[in-house]
Amino acid sequence: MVERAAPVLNLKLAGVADGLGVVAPLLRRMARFADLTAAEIEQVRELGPSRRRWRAGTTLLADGRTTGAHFVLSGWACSQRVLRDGRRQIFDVILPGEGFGFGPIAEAQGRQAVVALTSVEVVDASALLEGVHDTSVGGLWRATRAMIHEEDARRLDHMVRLGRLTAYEKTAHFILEMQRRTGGGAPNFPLPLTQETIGDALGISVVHLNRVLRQLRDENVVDLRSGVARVHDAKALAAAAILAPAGEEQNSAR
Amino acid sequence: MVERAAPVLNLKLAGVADGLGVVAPLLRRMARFADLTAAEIEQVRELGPSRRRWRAGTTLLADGRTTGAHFVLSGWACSQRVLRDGRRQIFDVILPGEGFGFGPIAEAQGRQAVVALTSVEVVDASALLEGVHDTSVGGLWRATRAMIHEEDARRLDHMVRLGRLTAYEKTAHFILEMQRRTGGGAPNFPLPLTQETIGDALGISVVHLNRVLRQLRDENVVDLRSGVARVHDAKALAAAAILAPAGEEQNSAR
DNA sequence: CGGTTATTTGAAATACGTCAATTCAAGTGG
DNA sequence: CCACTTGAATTGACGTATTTCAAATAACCG
Repeated sequence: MVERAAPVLNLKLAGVADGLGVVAPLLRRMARFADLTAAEIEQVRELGPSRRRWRAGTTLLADGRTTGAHFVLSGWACSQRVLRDGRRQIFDVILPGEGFGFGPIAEAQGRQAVVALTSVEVVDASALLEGVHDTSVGGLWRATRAMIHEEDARRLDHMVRLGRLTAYEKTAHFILEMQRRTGGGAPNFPLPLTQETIGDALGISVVHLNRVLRQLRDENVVDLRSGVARVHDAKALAAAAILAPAGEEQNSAR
Repeated sequence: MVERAAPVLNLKLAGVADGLGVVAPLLRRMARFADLTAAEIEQVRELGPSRRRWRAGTTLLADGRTTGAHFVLSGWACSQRVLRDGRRQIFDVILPGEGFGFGPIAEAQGRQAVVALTSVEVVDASALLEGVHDTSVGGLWRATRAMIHEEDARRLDHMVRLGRLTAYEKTAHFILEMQRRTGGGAPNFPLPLTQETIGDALGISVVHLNRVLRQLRDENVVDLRSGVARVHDAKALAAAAILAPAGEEQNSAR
């Protein structure tokens, strides 16, 4: 599996080397949901130096212990459960700038684990978010809330995907979702996930996923190779996905 | 489908006819999570008279509108999404005494609808829960929180079920979950759901579900008939379910 | 480079879905 | 109480999506 390089940072802001620019993915994502005051930005920046690095495969948040709110600064992780016989279900992928361990799911512990998929850098944000509970005026709070809601909407999509889409549709929808979440919706974007990982997220076998990917490639819709996705036919991809991924416009049912 | 009679109420408390005993399923469920003060019980009772009845098939909570917190006093409902081509995914079933429209999912609106599966009686509890936000001492608040968490844990189970269990395992797990949620874990319990409904919850076709049910019946594990489930071999059922349903012993939480 | 982990492919087995009838249960109006 | 209607449960036959097994490349990692 490819160890993705950290995303290129937009470092007009970073002057000092350590603990400043590293927080950029997080700030960028928060800014999509709410305007932060200068003071809040500073608060977030101060998290940077306390970040901690974990290697791929590490369990960041395990069974019983509630570790509190965290943000991923670089690298990819996922929340998952593994059955006794080895079957695995991935609940959600966690991208740079996204968080885990807060919100609703946090306390439903013992039923999910958070695992690093690549090498990751993580900061503990529980102290940061402690103060802003329900004051509800702060941009930090609004941004966090929005992120939780989006995660939640994604989970609903995920259930529909798991239960009612075909493998082909699942795959298309997943790629579309990742395109949105990796930033812009650019035709090319990083997707440093193993086919086995994607399969475990979508509830299909690696072998079959591989065949679906080959089909999508043959049809010149999208090409997944060495950690990068290249969308050649966005329209066909969206059509195959059936659902519009959470976090954008959308039409919905009943 | 059989229109289930309202569950037999334990009416040592109800003296007056209207709006008192009707709230019993709700109180009973809350009591499982937290002790309520007399005043709180009274508050809940006062909801009774304002209950509203809806016929099977009605949409209780639709698209964009956030209707606020509600509790089901009698009858069964479900949260779901319907795709344009008619495919349906049920996210969760809602039993008497359970609620909807609060918690995390509430605001992820436009992505799910709540629909009555049988005739249901519903009360709006947003006013009731308005006051107790984060005061965090009240039993009402603790009970509500616990119900939200259990719902959340269930959703994780549901994802595993949809993605990684076989139809046989899905069915066994679902019945086991319903046995727990309908109250005690008694071998016989009401399950007023159409096979089509169960199929749409589990992500399998009606026809196939029917065959699985017949197999379970032939194996003398569990018998679903006319709205009632009879568990004959609890051990075999649990074994087939693979997962232990949320909300009980387990290794678990915090 | 040599060992390990991911991706790919073929062939065969199955689980599950679709189609189409039939039976069964419950409710309605006469 | 009996046609009659309607929706749900069942069943058979058949097609297909997806899994499993096994083996060959290909890509990566130190």
